Amino acid sequence: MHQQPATARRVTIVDVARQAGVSTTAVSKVLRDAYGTSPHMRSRVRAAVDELGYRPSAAARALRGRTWTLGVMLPDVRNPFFADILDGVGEHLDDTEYQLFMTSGCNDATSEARVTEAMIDRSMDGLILIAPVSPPAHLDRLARTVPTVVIGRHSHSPRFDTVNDDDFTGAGLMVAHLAGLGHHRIAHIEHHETDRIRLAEMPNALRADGYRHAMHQHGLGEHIDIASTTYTRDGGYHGARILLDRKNPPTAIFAGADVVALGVLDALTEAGLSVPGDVSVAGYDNITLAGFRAISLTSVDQAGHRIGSTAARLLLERITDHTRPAAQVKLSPTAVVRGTTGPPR
Amino acid sequence: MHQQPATARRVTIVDVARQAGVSTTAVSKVLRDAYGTSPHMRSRVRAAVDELGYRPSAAARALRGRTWTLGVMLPDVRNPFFADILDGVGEHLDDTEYQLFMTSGCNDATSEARVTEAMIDRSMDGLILIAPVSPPAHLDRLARTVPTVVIGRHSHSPRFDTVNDDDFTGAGLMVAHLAGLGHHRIAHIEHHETDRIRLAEMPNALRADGYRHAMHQHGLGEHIDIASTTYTRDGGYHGARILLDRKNPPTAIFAGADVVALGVLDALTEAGLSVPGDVSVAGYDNITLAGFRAISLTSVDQAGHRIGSTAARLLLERITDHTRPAAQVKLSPTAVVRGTTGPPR
DNA sequence: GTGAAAGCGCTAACAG
DNA sequence: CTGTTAGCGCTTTCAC
Repeated sequence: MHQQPATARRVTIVDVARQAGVSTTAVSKVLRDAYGTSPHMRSRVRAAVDELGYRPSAAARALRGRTWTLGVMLPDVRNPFFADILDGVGEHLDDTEYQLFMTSGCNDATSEARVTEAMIDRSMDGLILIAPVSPPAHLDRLARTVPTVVIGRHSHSPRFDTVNDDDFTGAGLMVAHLAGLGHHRIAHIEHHETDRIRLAEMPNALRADGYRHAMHQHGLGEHIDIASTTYTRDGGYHGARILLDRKNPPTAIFAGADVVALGVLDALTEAGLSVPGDVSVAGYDNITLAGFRAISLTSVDQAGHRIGSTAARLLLERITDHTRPAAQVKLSPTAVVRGTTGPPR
Repeated sequence: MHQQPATARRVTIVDVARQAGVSTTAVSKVLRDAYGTSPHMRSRVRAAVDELGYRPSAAARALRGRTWTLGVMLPDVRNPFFADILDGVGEHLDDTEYQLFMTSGCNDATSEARVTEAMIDRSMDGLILIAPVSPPAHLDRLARTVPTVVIGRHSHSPRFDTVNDDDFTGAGLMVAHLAGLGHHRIAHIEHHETDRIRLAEMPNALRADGYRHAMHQHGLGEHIDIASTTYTRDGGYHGARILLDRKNPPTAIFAGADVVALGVLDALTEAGLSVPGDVSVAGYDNITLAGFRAISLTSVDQAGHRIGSTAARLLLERITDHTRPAAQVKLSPTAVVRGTTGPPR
């Protein structure tokens, strides 16, 4: 903190000790519910703390023990799915002393490294990484330094826990829904991925795999049609343009993410096509927006809230016990059918 | 950070000093570009830092100087307008050593206090508060402790800077647009506010005032019609229901925020009314979503990006010079006309 | 059950 | 220009 012109100096543990007539050691112990404090001492210290409005300095604590600070790395505040995850994390942490801080805007390995370093520099007690793109080796090194939980990445490191939704199954659910409506030409828009390792770990790749697999299962293998763009609104727009330009355009477009589906809707609106009359559209993530009546997007729900609370639970466990073997939690998605999908013409 | 089983102990300033063959003071000085370092020493230290991969501990620094950490308090990650602000803040900070951390989910004075305390406990060098609801006295006390910039609140404290968009004028712009299209029965949905002080400081109140004022100016005083709900999607939905149930329902609804307008669109869709054929709809904030073709919402643009970068600039200035008089920056909004507004039937 | 004392990694006086 | 020294506020042995 910045020193003010000799205004109120911050209350320290020494002040509390003096006020309570005990040692600083005693205060420290009471504050941390440590062993070796008498009820009498506890009450005296508590009273002094309240009276003086004492708050422990996290910075000073950091030099010896923990900071009671957790960091969440968010790729993008704009993706509403991440907000659901945050809700879940926050809810689990509400009853604890931990305080959560997040960063956003990490979209490449370099800025991810910068941010995680910054979190370590600040002695955070644990990290939750949402959909990181860094190479597995980097994540591993990181997790060796600080307890870490990774969300949205199908890794199997012994050093950190992972929480994921089963993207392969989720994509299958949506293909089943569309096929059940009678669609054959069901196209998919995927997030273009070149990195070999990430191809196996990133949800986008698994969704595309799930799509392919399900298409085959429904006897629609010949109709597999994938536009490879990005998981953004623009990516959806361009993906739709590509698909609509086919000789035989699809009757249903399954976008790998809701934001992509929104871009698809933009393109269809522009092309004067009706939804779901001319083309059915489905997304993935079930962002809050998908439920808006004006949009009413059929989507796959990932239970972001549960993902978040699970991650928080695992992180606290790992902070308490470093040696616990790493867990890989996989949650089950569900299809949410709304107004943008219907039978083909 | 949590100590690992005797794995790599973190590199400290002592290690660097030994490696470079100089004192820790020297290292510290070089790192902070302080006065009194020879080129030769600088290069030796820099080399040692790189070789050892040394990173200063923010926790240790905090006990003496600054932490190079700034905090942003965000009421709600889901409001996309805040993302624009964050972009602006982040951009201004990119060239600096400062690292930004944010919290979200502060929707009442109690949780705001909890979060700001947490930031102070962690020795953050400066705070940016976005649309705080705490009483002015609390903000004042806070700003006495740590350099603070408040966004989205028309206060005039000598202790902290404020950055705002001119909400009064913005509301007037939208009324002018709708009146210019030929609308008379232009209704407004406001965020219900009871607190007397906040009535004068909060943007929502100023927007409602601006609406009233502009209606009078356009000779539409008799048509002033306000539904008082909340700045949420639900608030918009219910506000629209209220307005549509009037004997003489409005031909245009000006919502105090884009999220509210989205709820209005929901209600209109449900009621089978066309937009803008039956009813024109306008929002406020120009969130990214408003630009989506599938929505195409007419709105007031607040230049969130500029708000953010201005706030960051002011905060850094204030950290450097505590005595600089507080600034109140007011930016000018613009109307963005899209597809949800048109002439009345 | 309780407290004295050492020290976490860094910065700021102050000598040299 | 450079290094020695004394803390910052807390936790943690380790005596008592």
